Amino acid sequence: MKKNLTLKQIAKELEVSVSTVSKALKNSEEISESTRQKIQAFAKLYNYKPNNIALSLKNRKTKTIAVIIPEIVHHFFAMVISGIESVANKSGYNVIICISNESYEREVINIEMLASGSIDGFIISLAKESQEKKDYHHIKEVINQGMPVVMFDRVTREVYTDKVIIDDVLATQEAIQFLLSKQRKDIAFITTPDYISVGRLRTEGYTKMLLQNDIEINEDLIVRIANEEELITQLEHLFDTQKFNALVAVNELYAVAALKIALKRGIKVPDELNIIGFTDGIISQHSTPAISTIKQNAFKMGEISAKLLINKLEEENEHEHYITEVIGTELLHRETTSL
Amino acid sequence: MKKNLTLKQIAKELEVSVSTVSKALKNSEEISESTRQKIQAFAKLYNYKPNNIALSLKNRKTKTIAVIIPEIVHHFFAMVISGIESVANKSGYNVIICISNESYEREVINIEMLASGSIDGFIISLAKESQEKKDYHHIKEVINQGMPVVMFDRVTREVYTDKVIIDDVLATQEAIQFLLSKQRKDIAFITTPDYISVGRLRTEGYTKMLLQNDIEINEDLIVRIANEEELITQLEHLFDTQKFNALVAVNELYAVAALKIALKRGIKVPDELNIIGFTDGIISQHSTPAISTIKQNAFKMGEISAKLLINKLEEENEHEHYITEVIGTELLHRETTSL
DNA sequence: GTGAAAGCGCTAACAC
DNA sequence: GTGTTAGCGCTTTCAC
Repeated sequence: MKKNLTLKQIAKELEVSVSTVSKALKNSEEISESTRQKIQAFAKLYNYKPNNIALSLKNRKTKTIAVIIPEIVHHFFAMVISGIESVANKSGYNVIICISNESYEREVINIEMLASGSIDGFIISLAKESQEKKDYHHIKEVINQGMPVVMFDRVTREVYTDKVIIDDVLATQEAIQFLLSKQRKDIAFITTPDYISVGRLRTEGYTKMLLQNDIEINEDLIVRIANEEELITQLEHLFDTQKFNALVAVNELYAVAALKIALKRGIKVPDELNIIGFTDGIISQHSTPAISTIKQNAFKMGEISAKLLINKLEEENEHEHYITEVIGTELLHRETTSL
Repeated sequence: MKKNLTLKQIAKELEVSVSTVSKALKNSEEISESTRQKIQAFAKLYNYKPNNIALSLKNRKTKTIAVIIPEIVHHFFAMVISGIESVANKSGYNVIICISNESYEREVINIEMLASGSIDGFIISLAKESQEKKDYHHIKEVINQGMPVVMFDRVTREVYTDKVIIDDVLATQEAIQFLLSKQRKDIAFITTPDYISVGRLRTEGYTKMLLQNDIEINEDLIVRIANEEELITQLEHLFDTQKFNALVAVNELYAVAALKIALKRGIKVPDELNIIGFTDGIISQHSTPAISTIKQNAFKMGEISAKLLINKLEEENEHEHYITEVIGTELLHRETTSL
C-alpha cells in the first residue's frame, strides 16, 4: 500500500530541492549531468509517475475529451466511439464517455458536471428529448465559456460549432433512386418523428426523390415510429393495409423488424420485396437474408469528430470559424435487394 | 469567451477574502447571514462552478472510475458499461472508458496513464493478449498502490481482487443438459482457445456434462476459433466432416455464423439442428430464426461491478477482503431449440 | 548548477 | 464574523 511517489519525496530522499528534481526529470540543461542521472535513476527505480491532476491544474488542460451519446448499446454509436478513441489515443488524449440515455436532463447534468474543469472539450450527439424540446442552452453555455464542442450525427442548426454529419437527404435519395431504377415504385418508408433531425432529413430525401420522378407521395406508406414498443404493431398495420414492393428504413432495427414480418408472412425477399436499411451494423450483416444497407462510416465519423476537436484544442489563435464535415455514404448491396 | 469564475475573482469583486467566499458558498455558520447571501447571490448570478480538478487535487479523489474493456462494438460489453454508468451516476461518479482492443500493450498504457491521479479505481475485463501472455503485473501494480480494482468476465486467478463473473461451467452444463434431455447427443461446440478463461471454462462445462452422461468426447466436434477470420472456414469444415444434431457456441457471433451456414445448406433449424449461443444480444434477437441463448445479464454484471468498486472507494477501514460475485444465467428459448 | 518562491483553485486549521 | 496561512503536486521565473 505504498502511495504514489511525489517530487517532494524524491527531493527529500536525495537531499536536493523540488525544482531541481523537476528540472532533472525534464532533462533540463540547467542541471548537472551527475545530479540529473542520480535523480533519473532514483525516479525510475521507484517508478515515479507525475500526478496528472496536478499537471492539469497547472496547465489548465486535462488532455481528456468527453463524448456524450444518447445510447451505447447501438452499433453505430459504438463504432463512432471506436473511431474517436483511436485518434484520441494517438494524440495522447483520454476519452470519457457519458450516456444521456436519450434524456434531456441527463445530458444537461453530464455536460455541466464535466464542463467544470474535468475535460478540454466535448463531442456530442443530441438526445432525442433535447431535440424534441429544442433546448440547447447547456451546449451554448459551454461554448460561450470557450470550451470547444463538436457535434455529430444528431446535430442542430441552432448551435454554432463544428459538426460531422452524413448527407442524409442525398443518401436516402440514392437508395430511392436505386429502387426506382429497378422499377420498384411503391416504396414504404419507416422513419422517426420529424423532431429527430436525421429522421426528418431522410424523410425529406424520400419525398424529394419521388416527386422528382413524378411519383405521388402516399402518406400511408410513411410510418413514423415515435415509440419503439409500437414498432411491431405499426409495421404489422402497414403490411396489413398497404401494397408495396420495396421498403426503406432509417435504421437497421426497423429494417430487420420489417424483414422478419415479411418472412413470417411468406413474402419473398428480395423477389417480392426489396429492403434497404441505414447503419451497417451487425444486425444487417448477420440476418438471413443479409440486409442491404446505406453504410454511414461511423468509425470515420468518430475519427473526424475527434480530429476536429483536437485541432481546435491545439491551435494557438482561436478564430471563430466552424466547419461542417459531410461524410460520404455508400449503398451496400447484400441479399435484400435485387440487382 | 468568459473564462470560468474562481473564488479569487469573487473575493476580489466583493472585497472579502477567498476563504470567506469558500465558507459562504458552503453555507457555513461562521459567516454572517448578510455576507453569505451576498456571496451566494453573486455566485449564482455569474454561474460559479467549483473547479473539479482543484477539488481532486485537494481531496485526493477524483470521483471518476475507469473501465478498461477489450472491445466496445460488442453487445455484451456495451451492456456492462450501461450497467456501470447507471450505478456510477447515481453515486455521483463519472465513468472513463478505455478500449484495450484486445491488445496487451494498450491495456498497460491505458492503465498506467490513468493510474497516476486521474481516477479513483478500475473496472477491468482482460484483453485476449494479456490472458495469452499471462502477464498481469500492470494490474497487480495498481492494486499495490492501493487503488481498488474490480475485474469482470475475463478475470484471472493470479490477481487478488474483487471479481464479477458468471459460472461459465455451470451455465454451459445447463445448456448441454437441456439438449441431452431432448435426446440430442451429438453436440458440436464452437469455442475459443483455452487461454481465454471464459472459453476454457465453457469447454470444461461441455466435456464435464457429456462425461457425466457417459458420452464419449469427440474432439472433432470441438472447434476452437483462434482467429475470427477463419471462423467461416473452420465452421464449413465442421459441417463438411461431422454429423451432429445440436450446436453450442460460446458467443453470439459464432452462433449466428453457424446458423447461417446451416441455413445455406438447407439444414432445418431447429428440427434437424438445435443451436444455442451465449450472450443475449441483438444478433440473437433479430436473426431469423431467433437464436436461443444463455443470457449473461451483462447489465447486472456492470451494476454489481460498479457497486463493489464504489463500496471499496467509500468504506473507511480498508480490510483486505475480496469477494467474487457469481451472476446467475438463464437459458432463453427462442426459435433455434425445440422444446 | 541549485534552490526559493509564486501560483494553478480550492479547503481548513488557526488567528484575530 | 472574517482573514491568514499552509498545502494538495507540479512548473517556472528569478535569485544566488
